[in-house]
Amino acid sequence: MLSFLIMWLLSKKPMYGEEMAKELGKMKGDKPTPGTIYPALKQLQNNGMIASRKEGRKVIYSLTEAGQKVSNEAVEYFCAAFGPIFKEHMLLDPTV
Amino acid sequence: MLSFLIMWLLSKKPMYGEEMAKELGKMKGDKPTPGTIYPALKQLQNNGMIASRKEGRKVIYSLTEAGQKVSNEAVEYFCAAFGPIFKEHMLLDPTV
DNA sequence: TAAATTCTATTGGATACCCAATAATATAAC
DNA sequence: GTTATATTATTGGGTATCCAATAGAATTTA
Repeated sequence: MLSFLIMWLLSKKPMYGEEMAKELGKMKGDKPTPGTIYPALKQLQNNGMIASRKEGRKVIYSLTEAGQKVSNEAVEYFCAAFGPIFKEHMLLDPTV
Repeated sequence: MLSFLIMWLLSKKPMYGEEMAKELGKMKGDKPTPGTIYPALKQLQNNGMIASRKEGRKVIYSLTEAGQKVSNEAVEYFCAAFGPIFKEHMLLDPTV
């Protein structure tokens, strides 16, 4: 799940670790700690889903081409599986 | 996650275990096994989220009032957290 | 330049999650 | 009534997930 969210964030724009953590904090209401985010980034990089470049003290991560593909597929699956929940909620409360 | 989905299903109508498993299989593309579904149902019942009544060889589960409340809150949270993913996807592909 | 801040990173372990294997029970079919 | 089928259920364990604690490195601030 965390990896999925990271890849989704990176599909919008390259980001550094802290930036992603803050963004996830805003989304989920709970900011992941370094012990959560960095192992996830490492694993994604080992799997060839993301790449990184240093810029000052920041490490900027971005999706690889393979990562972009996998991310798109994951979003597809996610929306197919859980779309009904979201749609129903929108019908009941269109302000969302 | 599984508990969340079970409660969401039950918020629509009471169901028996196999029925939920099949429904989840349709949603997620992977039908949970008895070793998955029944411990989850047991825990939800222990927590007072669902109740059960026997009907022939089936055991029909339904949300308690507390469960209904928790389920609504969980849907609220879920949509707040992941809504952006759905929305974006719907914009890109309105056929979903 | 020394101190404070920000960002990155690792490790170990606790917990949650889910399945394979197995079995019991109730209904249906023959 | 015996066999087949559908449903419920338990157990143990493997794996994934995530965090607390800790620390290193780069930048900024005083």
